[in-house]
Amino acid sequence: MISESSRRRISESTVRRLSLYYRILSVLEKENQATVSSKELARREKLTPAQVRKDLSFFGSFGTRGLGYPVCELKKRIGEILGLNRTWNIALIGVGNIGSALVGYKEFQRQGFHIKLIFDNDQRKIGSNHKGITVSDIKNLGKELRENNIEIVIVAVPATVAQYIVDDVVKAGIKAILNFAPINLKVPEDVFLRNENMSMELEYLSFARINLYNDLGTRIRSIQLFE
Amino acid sequence: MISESSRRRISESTVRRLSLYYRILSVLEKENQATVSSKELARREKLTPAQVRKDLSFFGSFGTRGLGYPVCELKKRIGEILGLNRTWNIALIGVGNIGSALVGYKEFQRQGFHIKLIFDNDQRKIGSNHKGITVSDIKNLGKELRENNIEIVIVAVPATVAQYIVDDVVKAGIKAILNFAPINLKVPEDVFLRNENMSMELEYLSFARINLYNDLGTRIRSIQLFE
DNA sequence: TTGAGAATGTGAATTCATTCACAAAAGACA
DNA sequence: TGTCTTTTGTGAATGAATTCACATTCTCAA
Ligand SMILES: NC(=O)c1ccc[n+]([C@@H]2O[C@H](COP(=O)([O-])OP(=O)(O)OC[C@H]3O[C@@H](n4cnc5c(N)ncnc54)[C@H](O)[C@@H]3O)[C@@H](O)[C@H]2O)c1
Ligand SMILES: NC(=O)c1ccc[n+]([C@@H]2O[C@H](COP(=O)([O-])OP(=O)(O)OC[C@H]3O[C@@H](n4cnc5c(N)ncnc54)[C@H](O)[C@@H]3O)[C@@H](O)[C@H]2O)c1
Repeated sequence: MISESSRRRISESTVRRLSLYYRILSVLEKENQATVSSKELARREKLTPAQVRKDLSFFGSFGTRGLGYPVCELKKRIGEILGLNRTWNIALIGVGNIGSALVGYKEFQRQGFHIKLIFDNDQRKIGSNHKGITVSDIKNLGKELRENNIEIVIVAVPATVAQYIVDDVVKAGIKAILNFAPINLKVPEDVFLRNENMSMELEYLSFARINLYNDLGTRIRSIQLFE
Repeated sequence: MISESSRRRISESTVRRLSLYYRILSVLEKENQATVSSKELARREKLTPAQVRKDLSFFGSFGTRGLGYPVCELKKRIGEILGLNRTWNIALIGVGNIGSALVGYKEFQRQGFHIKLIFDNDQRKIGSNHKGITVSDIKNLGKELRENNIEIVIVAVPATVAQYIVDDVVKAGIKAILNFAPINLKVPEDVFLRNENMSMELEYLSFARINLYNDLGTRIRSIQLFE
């Protein structure tokens, strides 16, 4: 049992790096490499070895001094931490441009993220088949989410209706939502919401491109501006 | 001319928040709100007012004490900083599931991100038309990127070939790349690379879902684990 | 015109994340 | 078995980001 006093906060960046480590360990496992050092992991993700060791140390001691980390075991352990050694039932809401792309993405399936339900409000789409899944009417959202033990919902509807949809999703008891609509959704404290915002990434590139080169086309070391 | 001594580093998080402010200011502009306080901006994005003021203060003093920030002017100013008051010529490589979704996305166009070229290596796709753009043969990549003044490239090809594609993109002189392949691409120091990794977001939700609830289904305040 | 209230802009304080640096542990090999 | 090398695990040190706190400046209403 986890007691209040024995807790340690894990930062978002640490969790994101765990995903990176997991991906590399999968590659190394395929290459039949038995062990890997923090130095090697760091090199592959452009991090410092200390960072790698610190990240892993939050969860225990998995390595052997003088040798490194056992690839398979560490992968398994990180998989457990991230919840990847099980399957998650996922529902997709909105099967338009982006929604259709996600349904066809095999990598999710391989990682244990199973899209089990698809919802839309377009009569032409309801009842049609996408990769073996029949599109449900959004009207039955709550009922079907509960009946199918859905734990994660992906929202891919227009921004204008995203908040209403999310309100219903929350009402159905869902605690984890991945949102593609470029809007700041309001959810209760106990619901995890992640936003996938592609425009923001393009804006970052745009900013970098403008601000990080001087007049000679030479790169400035870091993002810096006038005093 | 920017001198070494008069520089100040802008953090990645600050730039990302500028995108958020920009989006809200666009909404407020439509609602004809003349001014907005840091408190109001903070409330809308779940930040602190101090954070908002500090972010903006890196770029100058745009506000009026006792009143707040002028909505239109601040939006314009942030637009300038992010490079949104101009157009960017973009090329998309790989018009599969995700690539097709991006081509049809009007929001990019509206923000000044114009997809001008599409590349693929599939003979059935080359020459076909997507939203008015004829798909080019990947063989002509370098030549066409240069001839069309492309500044940003979006990579939406399978992970297995992404590195080769990116190598060619870099050779063509492109300095900004948005990558959808779930792989750690190597690019020279002077090239900006952003990764859009949806699996990682799902993994984060998975982690949160597992680690942030105790046995009673009650949320733990923050991500915390055993000592 | 004035005074109360509002909100900015910014150093200082604090909190959080990363890196350093080294003792301790294990392997390799004579 | 002993010594040399490698590499972990982790407190301490550093560095970065956020928040605090308040002097300053402006608005607005009377
Ligand atoms: N297409 C992209 O490349 C892209 C990129 C970034 C973000 N987005 C965002 O993702 C979301 C979806 O984009 P898209 O391009 O797929 O749009 P789309 O219009 O192609 O698809 C939206 C889908 O949602 C359905 N829908 C609409 N209202 C609904 C409701 N009330 N209940 C259930 N379903 C409903 C529509 O029938 C449609 O199938 C948007 O918010 C968009 O801003 C899209
Ligand atoms: N589909 C999704 O929802 C999704 C989600 C996250 C990440 N991704 C990633 O995005 C990338 C694209 O995914 P997708 O589902 O669209 O795949 P896809 O197979 O549907 O599309 C890939 C496209 O790239 C083209 N291509 C292949 N080799 C090429 C080459 N050498 N030069 C030019 N074009 C080439 C193919 O012809 C195809 O049109 C992949 O790396 C995938 O992992 C996809």
